[in-house]
Amino acid sequence: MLSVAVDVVIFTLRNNDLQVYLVRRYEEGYESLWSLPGGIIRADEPLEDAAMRQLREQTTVEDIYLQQLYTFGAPDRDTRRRVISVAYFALVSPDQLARECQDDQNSNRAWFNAYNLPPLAFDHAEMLDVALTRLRYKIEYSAAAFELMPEEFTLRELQDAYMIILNDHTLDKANFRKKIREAKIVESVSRYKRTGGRPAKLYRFRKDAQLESKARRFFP
Amino acid sequence: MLSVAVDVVIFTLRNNDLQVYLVRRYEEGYESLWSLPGGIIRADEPLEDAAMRQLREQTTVEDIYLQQLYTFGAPDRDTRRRVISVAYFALVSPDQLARECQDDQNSNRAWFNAYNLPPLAFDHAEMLDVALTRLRYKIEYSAAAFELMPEEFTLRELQDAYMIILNDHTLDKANFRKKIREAKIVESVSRYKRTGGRPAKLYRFRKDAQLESKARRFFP
DNA sequence: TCAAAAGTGTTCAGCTTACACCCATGA
DNA sequence: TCATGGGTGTAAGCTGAACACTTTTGA
Repeated sequence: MLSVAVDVVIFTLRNNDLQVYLVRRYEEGYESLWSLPGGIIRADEPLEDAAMRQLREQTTVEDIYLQQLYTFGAPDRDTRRRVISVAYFALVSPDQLARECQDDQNSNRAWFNAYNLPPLAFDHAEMLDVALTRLRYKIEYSAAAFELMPEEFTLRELQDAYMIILNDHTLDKANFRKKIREAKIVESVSRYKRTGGRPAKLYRFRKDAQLESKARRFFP
Repeated sequence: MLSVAVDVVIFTLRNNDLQVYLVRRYEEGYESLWSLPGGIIRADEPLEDAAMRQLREQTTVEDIYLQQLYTFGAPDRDTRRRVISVAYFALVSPDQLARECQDDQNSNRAWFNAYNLPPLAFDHAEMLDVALTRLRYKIEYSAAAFELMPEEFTLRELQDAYMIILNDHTLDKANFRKKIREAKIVESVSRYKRTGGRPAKLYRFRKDAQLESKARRFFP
C-alpha cells in the first residue's frame, strides 16, 4: 500500500562549514547508505508536526526554522513499496545543538559537509540539491541566514556565513557591511570578540526587523 | 485509510482578466461548492502525471506549463477521510483553450475571475492564495508570463498581462518596453495589430531566450 | 613598531524612475 | 485635423562594485 513520509534536510554552520545531518538506516536493500532523517507520518499527524517529530527524535533540537521544500513521488523512489515523501528543510544554529548532536562520527548519525556528501539512499541526493538551491535563494531575499548564526556574532562571521552558503568567497567587506547596516537587521550589543587583530563588535539579530525584502524584479 | 491526491490551479488570461478553472463536484458534505480540478492519484502514477491527467480529463488542454506548488496535509482538510493533496499550478494561454473549455457558465465547470471567487471546498481557497502569490513571484524573475500570452501579442498586451497579474496598473510604458527590449526575450514578427490608434507591432516569445534572471539580491 | 583584522569613505558606472515628446492611424 | 493609442529619448537620482584608507589590538 501507499504511504506518506517526511524527510528533513537539516542544515547547520559549524567550523566554517555548511553541514547536513544524516542518519544510517539499517533496512533491506539500502544497508550501508546514509540518508536524511525521516519516516512515515502517523495517521492523524499534520505534515509539519511529523517533520518536527523527526527533528526531535533524531537530533533532540527543538523549535527550529522548518519549512516545506518539495514533494517527491516517483513510483520507484523506494523499491520496496510506494512512498510519497514530503521533504522539509530546517535551519539550526550552532547554539541550538551545543550540548547534543556531537559528531558521533562512528555512530549512526553524523554531520557532513554539504559540499562533500557520501552516497545517499533513495532520492535523497536530489532532495539535498533542491534544499541547497532553496537555501541559497532564501538567504538572498530573507533573513534566513540568521537562523544559522549564534545569538551573537560579528559582521565578519555573518559575511563568512553568506560566503560559505553561496559558495562565493568574493563578497566585498565594505559593501556587505553597508547593506547590513541599511537593512537595519542587526543591532550592536556593546561587547567585543577577540580576534587576531582589532576586536570585533558583536551584533545580534533585531527581533523587530523586516524579515523579507522584495527582490528587485526582472521586469518593472 | 490515507490517500494522496493532486489538485491543479489552472490560470489563464482572458478578457483582460486573470481567470481560474473550477469544477463543481457532487459529493456528500460539499454539495454546492466549487473546487479545483483534482483527484486521487493512481497506484503507480507519478505525481506530475496525475496532475497532467487531471488537466487533460477536466479541461482537454495538453502540454501545459505545470509545476508543483505545495503539499497540503492537515488531517481534517477533508472531513470524510485523510487525504494528502499535492497542489500543482498550471498556466494556459488563450490559444490553447480556444476550441474547448468554453464558458459553460451553467455547467459543472467554468472559469472564474481570480480576484472574485465563489466559496471553495476543502482548503482550496488557501491553495489559490499560495498559487497566486507564486504566480506573481514567478513572472517577476522568469518568463512565466509568456505561458499566458497568445502566440503573437503586442507589447501593450504583455504589459497589461503583467499589470493584471500583479494587480498594479501603474507600470510605466516606456520603462517596461525598455526592459523587455534589453532582456531580448521577444522578437518582432513583421505584422501589425489594429487598435484604436496607431497599429501595434506584433511580437512573439523568443524560443532561445534566457528563461530566468537572477533577481537582484537583498544582500550582496 | 609591525602584522592582522576591524571598520569606513569615495568614486564611477549602470540602472531605475519619471516624464515629455513624436508618430501613425481612423473617424 | 483631432483623438487615440503606439513608440522613443533623456535628465535626475539612486544603487552597487571596486578600492583605498584609517583604527585598534596583540606580539
